[in-house]
Amino acid sequence: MQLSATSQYAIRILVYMAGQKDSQSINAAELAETLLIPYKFLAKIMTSLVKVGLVESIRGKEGGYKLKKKASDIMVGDILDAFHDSIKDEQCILGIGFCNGICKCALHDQWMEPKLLLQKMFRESSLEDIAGRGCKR
Amino acid sequence: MQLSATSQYAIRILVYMAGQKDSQSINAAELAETLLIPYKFLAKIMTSLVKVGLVESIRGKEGGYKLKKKASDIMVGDILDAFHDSIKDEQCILGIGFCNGICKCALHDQWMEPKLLLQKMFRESSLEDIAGRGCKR
DNA sequence: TTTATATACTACTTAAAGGTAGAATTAAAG
DNA sequence: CTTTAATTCTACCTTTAAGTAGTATATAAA
Repeated sequence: MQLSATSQYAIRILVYMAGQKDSQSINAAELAETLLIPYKFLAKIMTSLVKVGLVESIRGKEGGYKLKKKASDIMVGDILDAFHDSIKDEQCILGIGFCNGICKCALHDQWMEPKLLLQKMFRESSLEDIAGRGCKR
Repeated sequence: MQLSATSQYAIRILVYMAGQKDSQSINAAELAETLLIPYKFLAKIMTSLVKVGLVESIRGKEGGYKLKKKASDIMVGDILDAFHDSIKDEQCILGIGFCNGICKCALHDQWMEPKLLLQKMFRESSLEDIAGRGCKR
């Protein structure tokens, strides 16, 4: 009952990037060090983020990464989607009531409420919203 | 963002058992067949459920499994606990704001609401509540 | 044009979850 | 007391997520 490690890393990375001065690129080594994420693993995640269009990469000397959109335009939901870690709409929380694509289990109605709240939260929270606060861990 | 396969299987198993006539034991083979769960894997799960005290096993010929408590006294939360699949209270959904055991991230308040709803739902839903409905999958 | 420094790619390793096999154990019933 | 049908135990196999290593490729700057 949690997000995947990859998603969580990705969120932390992007939140950190959003907190940096605009127009300035950050390289993988710096990200890995400040966020305490294994360098090579981070590099892999960065490549995914580039492929999915959330991040732009500048190769070669003095290279690094930049957000491709404004921090206010990147939603947490976009990140989860990139790593196939969202809450699918058909999904039954208990895994018991998935009949013909429509959940009918006894907890269906109770599950709807938190599900919608979570989906809304993921969909409507931008990096900017999150980056505001301190607590980098 | 889902329960583990094991938890989901366990819930389906117990819900099915709760729907059976009381005082009558059901054996692993029957459970596996009707619930479409691999026999050996189911047997493993049953052993866990016995160890954790939710189910009683009757060994030898004519043996099988019985619920150890009334269906109305077994909560979904108990099952998730048994497989370490609950929503821990300290847990931050985004994995970014876990400072000194207390989440302070910008989504903290928004996460609280669905989290509490889920915890409440797991804590207060008994097998009986769930077993009522049809839809065995 | 060379060099240093970056990302990108391919492949491998490790750890954990999910799943399988077979033999040991138990107990009812003949 | 033997047979038989069931659970339980131990160990293994498979798949996927997580993490690592090495090399190729790109590019700014000297």
